[in-house]
Amino acid sequence: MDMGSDGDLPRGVALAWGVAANPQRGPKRELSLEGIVDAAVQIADADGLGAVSMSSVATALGYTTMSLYRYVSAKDDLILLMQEAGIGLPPIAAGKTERWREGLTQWYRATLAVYDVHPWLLDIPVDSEPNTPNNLAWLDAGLGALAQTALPQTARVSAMLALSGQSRWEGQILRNQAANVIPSETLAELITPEQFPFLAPAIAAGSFTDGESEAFEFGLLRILDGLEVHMAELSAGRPGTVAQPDPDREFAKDENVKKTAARVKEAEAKLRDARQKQREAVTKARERSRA
Amino acid sequence: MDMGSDGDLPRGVALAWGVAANPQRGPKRELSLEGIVDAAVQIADADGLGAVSMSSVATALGYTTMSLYRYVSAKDDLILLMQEAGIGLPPIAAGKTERWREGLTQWYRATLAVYDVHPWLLDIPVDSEPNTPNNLAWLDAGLGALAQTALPQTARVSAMLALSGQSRWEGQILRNQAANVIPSETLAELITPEQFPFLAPAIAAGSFTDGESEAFEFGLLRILDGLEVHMAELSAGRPGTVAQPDPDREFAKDENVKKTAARVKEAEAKLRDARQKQREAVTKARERSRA
DNA sequence: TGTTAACTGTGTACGGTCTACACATTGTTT
DNA sequence: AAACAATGTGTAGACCGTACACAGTTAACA
Repeated sequence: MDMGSDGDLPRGVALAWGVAANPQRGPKRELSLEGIVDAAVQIADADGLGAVSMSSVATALGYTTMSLYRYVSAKDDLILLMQEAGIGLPPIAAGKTERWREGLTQWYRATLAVYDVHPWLLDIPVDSEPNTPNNLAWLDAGLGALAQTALPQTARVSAMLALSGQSRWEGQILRNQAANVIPSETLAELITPEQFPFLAPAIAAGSFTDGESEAFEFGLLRILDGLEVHMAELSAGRPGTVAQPDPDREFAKDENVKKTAARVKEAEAKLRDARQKQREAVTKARERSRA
Repeated sequence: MDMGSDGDLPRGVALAWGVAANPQRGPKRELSLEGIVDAAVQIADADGLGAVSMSSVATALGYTTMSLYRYVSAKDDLILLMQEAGIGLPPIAAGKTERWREGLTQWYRATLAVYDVHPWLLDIPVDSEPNTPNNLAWLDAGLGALAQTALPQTARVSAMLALSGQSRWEGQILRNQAANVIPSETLAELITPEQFPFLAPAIAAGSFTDGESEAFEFGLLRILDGLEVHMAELSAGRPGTVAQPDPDREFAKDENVKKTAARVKEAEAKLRDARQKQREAVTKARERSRA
């Protein structure tokens, strides 16, 4: 099989689109990409993404490790295809709707449902905007819910981006609810009101540990509210955002970020050097006292 | 060194709090936790988290791989400490402020700056709420910006949770801007208006590829707007959210998610079995025709 | 003041990861 | 029939994290 990047597409992506040169010459293939991905997904469902190795997948299929490389050029390809298979297609419901809040909420719920079925999806790092059919279908579905709103195209995409991030975040945190075993009393001892003036009262009020799920519900509602007022302002022909941040102060995005990044970097370097010197001093003192 | 979990804290977390039984008996220690973490951070800064191995860190320090295990009980501990060191303390600015929007915006910018300095932070999976001093300090700083608002404690924590997720998301996506090399023409060919009725026009409008950074700015502003209207409603003594979603429909969170999850799971199993059977049929047909 | 016991850094070894490459075999094309 | 491409396999190499035994160093206890 060609396996070289098809046109301009990275190999894995090309496979996901089903755009891949199929060979004619050699022996009939005994395996199939579909079957391999299915097997890998089942392993991940059962024992997590960490249990998915070229060897474990091959063994599950009754073939040798290296045989997989005739179908997939690297493990990363397999992971990409697993992601695409795992995310699947969004529930058909989508379509245009006048009730965009309901549409987006259900879109959001649906993503959570998928993360519930395939938690390992959250272990796959996102390394670009969606490029593959199913992922784009989810985006499309979300945009559908916004199709009848006053938002311009760009804003719709941005809104879906924000929502995607939020649902992924919720999925990640909720998944590890159980793993978070530090007893709140212990934590309360460490979190003194002097060191954490604003956090300590929050913990005292019990607002930290309980109600994870409701916390995310709050976030979702805020985003939806934010979209709603924004739409209202747009419809009213007004500029755009409630309480536009003051442009005079050092507030503009990129400069601010770059500037503080530089400051952080410098401060860290200074600290690190100081620590380094102290360590060296200690070592020398020890050596001297030994001689 | 004891290295056993100190009290109820996982070892790594105990180390981060500086709560760790220090040994008295044996030879003086030549290395230090600080030094090890510093070295690891520098490697990650230079070549990414993937370049951080027990061996690479030890070599950088001029010691053997196994020596590190006298300071850290597993690589995961080291990663946790790297995270804590990398995130550092939030800029002092924080504190109470009447201008919560500005406070949160700067908090958000500051996190992005940190991700800019230590992109590898985004490669470390989040597997619990923050437990370590620096991470809690960031939370505390964020809560400080909300201290003079009408939000109850729980809502403040929830708001910070949402904001944290969003900044992490932005950091992750922006970092890989460069890696996303699929030419938009190629993508445009694949994304047909029939298959992607809502996405296709968005791409045609150029709303997909350009302006990543502004897209996230939009998201941030929506969250802030959402918080603002929520505060306003609270101050006005009204219930809570603009256009509360209809509770009659199948809309409540957990049931809905669980239900669709079950549906997804079933549908997938069915599909998978069908594919499996077809594959077997093909194989058998081949064998028969061969005999 | 020995003696004991704890702790140090080191070296070896094991099981695991991904994948490059040579190999005989199978099937199509010429 | 010959040429050639594609298949699945086996070997081997370069890494990874870490369990464990070892000799040497230091403090605490008899």
